Amino acid sequence: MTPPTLSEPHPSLHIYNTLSKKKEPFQTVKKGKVGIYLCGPTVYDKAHIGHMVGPVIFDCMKRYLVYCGYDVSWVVNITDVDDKLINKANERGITMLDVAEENIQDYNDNLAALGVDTIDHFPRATDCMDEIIALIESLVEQGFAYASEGDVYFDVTKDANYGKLSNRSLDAMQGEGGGGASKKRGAADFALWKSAKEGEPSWESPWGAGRPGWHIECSAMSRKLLGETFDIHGGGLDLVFPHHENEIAQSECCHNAPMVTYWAHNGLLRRDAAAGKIGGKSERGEAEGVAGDSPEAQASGKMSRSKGAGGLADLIGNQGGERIRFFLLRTHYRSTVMFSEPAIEEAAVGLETFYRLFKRFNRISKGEFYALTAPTERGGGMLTDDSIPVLKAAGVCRQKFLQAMDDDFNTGGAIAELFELAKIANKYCDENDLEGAGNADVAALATLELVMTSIKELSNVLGLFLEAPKASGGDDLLDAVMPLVIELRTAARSAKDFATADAIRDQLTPLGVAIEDRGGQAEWSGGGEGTLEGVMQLLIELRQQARENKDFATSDKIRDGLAAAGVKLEDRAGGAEWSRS
RNA sequence: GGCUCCGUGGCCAAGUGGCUAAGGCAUCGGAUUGCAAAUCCGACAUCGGCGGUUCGAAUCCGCCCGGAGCCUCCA
Repeated sequence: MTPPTLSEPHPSLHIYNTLSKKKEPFQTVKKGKVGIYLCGPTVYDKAHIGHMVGPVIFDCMKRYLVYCGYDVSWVVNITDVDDKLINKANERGITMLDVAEENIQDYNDNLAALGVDTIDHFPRATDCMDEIIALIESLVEQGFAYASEGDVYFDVTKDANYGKLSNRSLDAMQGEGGGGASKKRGAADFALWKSAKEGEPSWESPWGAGRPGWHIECSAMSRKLLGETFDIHGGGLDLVFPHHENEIAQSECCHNAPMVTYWAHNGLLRRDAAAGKIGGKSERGEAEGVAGDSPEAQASGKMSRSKGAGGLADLIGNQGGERIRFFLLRTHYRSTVMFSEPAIEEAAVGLETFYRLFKRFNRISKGEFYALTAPTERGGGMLTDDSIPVLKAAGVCRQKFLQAMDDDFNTGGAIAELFELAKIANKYCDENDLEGAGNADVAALATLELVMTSIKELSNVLGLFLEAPKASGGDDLLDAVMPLVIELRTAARSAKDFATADAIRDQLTPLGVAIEDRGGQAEWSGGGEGTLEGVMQLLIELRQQARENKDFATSDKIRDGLAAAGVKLEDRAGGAEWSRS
């Protein structure tokens, strides 16, 4: 086998390679270019959160590599022909293509919600049949594969390196088993082409009508889009064997060249084991046979459809894509992540620190954090002015952030530096009284902006804080009404009517709305289902109270303010009713 | 049985041979606030156990205990 000559290593970036089990300096096949292939979904059903680990971390990898100056091409394949798709189509009485379309749509929606938008190519197996058949033909011609009763199998004994990725010896293989066993020369041989059964979708080939085996599509599509040897091949840790082992075998035997320089595998998600434990293999077999979908069987274990993992769309609806992304990036991508919704919520508390800082910056600068123009290149964001202590400190954080990312994309360590930067920025605001008298200090404002720009630069590399989250989860009427509530409270405070001011705040708390007093004004955050109704009742109550006190100025202010927000009030015998006007 | 991996404070989680073991959540003090919230300051771990290598180990080696993944479809 003749490996290509690789580029000079990157001065600092290292990537862990499953093949060598070591972190290696990063070198590319073509100077300045990176080809990445990630094994994507088999689209027989809706995605669950486990399907997003790979896309999110590889999205970060691509962003970071681009930031480091590489021209990156990222491919995620779609497996749209497979037993599971065929079964699903038969169950539902629709075509395999329909099943695929539906789930591809779902997959794309999920990616978009999580901010994964850097994928360059989405090849589908059914669109690459010519390439797949050509690759199989070549393997047959070269003697690595053989046809047998309409099937084609790869002969693993012809590949001296078979097992090198997963570190297995041939005699340790149990083989795929199943119906094809009798057609194979050896138990460990795997199918490249399967002859069509009655009623199955099929394609014409030199071996008759049939469809490709699972592994061959990745070899064919990666060659088509990235070449015979490319840089990074990713996927879940569970794909190492047999999928990637077989891909290497096919591609390297066919091309007599390495398939990939770096094999990068992400860890798997596990359901939180709070309700009990499910043990090793023997127990697992029983659990599936006897316990089935019992609560205990669902309580822990790896994420999979059979354990009831689904509902990613719902999860995104509940939590929001950025919180999920942040949750996933807190842990190193090769680790196992214990997943539960409370765990996401806990992580999200930290996210609020940043959102509050951004609002603070907006108040101070009269600008908008999300509109800051941050450097998009690693060399462009240096904070070189060591004479200003904040900038020096921020520069150190930035350096540590890059060090973490250089060390096999250590996003968890990188996020720690983001928190440090937030602390530095807040402290600078405090010490210079930037929300008070210091607001006139033009130089201080400029310095703050530099620190914030650094935060934007680095967080964007992680795909975080790309755009502003909605204040109230998207309830426009709540957004329109809340300023009136704030105004009433501010008026009460300046009149030293703390009873009213506190009553307003205390009643908002159970509605999920938090009030933070800042200088002359106040900020509010939170809100969700039921919040609007509660806020409206609060306003009606306040107005009633004002009328009882003959404080008609306030009661009129409430009615007029609501009218301006698009709400009509009607006084009835038992109280007031509100409606959208 | 074979092959991998993991075990760091109450919880989550970086760090894998050498300054005082990152960061987040929670908790407890303090500053600040009309009171809060937020923010800032401070407190809070010797790294599953035992043994070994080393001037020096959470970090390397051995054994033990506990947990996970793959070997069958799986991101």
